[in-house]
Amino acid sequence: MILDSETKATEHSEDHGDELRLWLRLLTCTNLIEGEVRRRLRERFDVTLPRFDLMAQLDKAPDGMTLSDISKRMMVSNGNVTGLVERLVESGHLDRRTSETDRRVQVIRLTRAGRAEFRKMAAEHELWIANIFADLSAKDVQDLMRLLGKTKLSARNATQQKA
Amino acid sequence: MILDSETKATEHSEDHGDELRLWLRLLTCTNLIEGEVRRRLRERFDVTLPRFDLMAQLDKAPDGMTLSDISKRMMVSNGNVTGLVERLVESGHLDRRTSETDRRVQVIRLTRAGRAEFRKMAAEHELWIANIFADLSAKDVQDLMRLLGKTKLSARNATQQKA
DNA sequence: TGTCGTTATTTTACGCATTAAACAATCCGG
DNA sequence: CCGGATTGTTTAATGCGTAAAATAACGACA
Repeated sequence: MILDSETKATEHSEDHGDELRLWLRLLTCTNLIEGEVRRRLRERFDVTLPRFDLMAQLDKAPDGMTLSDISKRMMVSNGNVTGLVERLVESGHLDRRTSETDRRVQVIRLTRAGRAEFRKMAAEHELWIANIFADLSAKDVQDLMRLLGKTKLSARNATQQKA
Repeated sequence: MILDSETKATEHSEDHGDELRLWLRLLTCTNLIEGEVRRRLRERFDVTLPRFDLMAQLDKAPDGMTLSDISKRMMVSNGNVTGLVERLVESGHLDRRTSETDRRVQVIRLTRAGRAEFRKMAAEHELWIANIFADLSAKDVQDLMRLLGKTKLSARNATQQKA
């Protein structure tokens, strides 16, 4: 990214306010919805969002997952998952056992009760989300999906600095 | 919200997958960008996002703000702000004094050094954001603003249960 | 076989976030 | 002016998140 002084001068005077405002609005939207989802999960099921997310991952993996699998999928650190799983084992939602073929590995599964509880939560959760987006037309939803897809690509592009 | 059994049956069989996918994409986008901003703030300026946000509020208030003002603006709890301010006073970015007219009230201001530091960070931050959204056309940005505005209203509508 | 590098997990030290309770100062009505 | 409600802030207990160091088990190779 080398610019001569003239180009640089132009760049310096460019206005990026629109992008900044877009980012703030995106953040506001997400925080508004996420806050509401957290509140309802807590109120209705006495569960936190991270626990719900963890159970969602495990619900898709009938044979269980290792702690590493989980932390990759959830895009959080290993140490974080250790604690989350600990508390969910404690509450009877998860089952944890050492792999029979590799004693380093812990295999985590939903218990029967944990799975039933999750399915109940997930069903309501889907309705909450539909309700939150209720004022958007089908076309709005479609357009947003497309534009956010484009945004994701743009962000990834700007993020992953190629060597 | 009272439905007869026929309507209810219909509602039950409705598909809300599109809204759910939209929500997940919105979340992914925001987390991607927010993570990158956090990473760069830390890397370039050794500062966290909450501290940056707090300084941004104070930069707009030359006469300072009370702790309550700050927590309302940032939409976080009072106790949270107490700790944040504590650390930023410690690092010399903020100045904190008891109001002369009401001894309950703490007035928080940016120090001269804190303001200079913030302005430097904010200028770079704006460029990062512009860069992250670089692959979107002006029209894309405009459309996203509009659709997210609509989303915000819809969410608020679904959130604030009117008595 | 023993040791060296890798992989899986836990631990440690910290920061940010919440709610609820405690504390302190002000305000206001009798 | 005094006592109770209100307002502003802090504290306590807890959970989620990180990075970095420690621990443990595996695998491979001389």
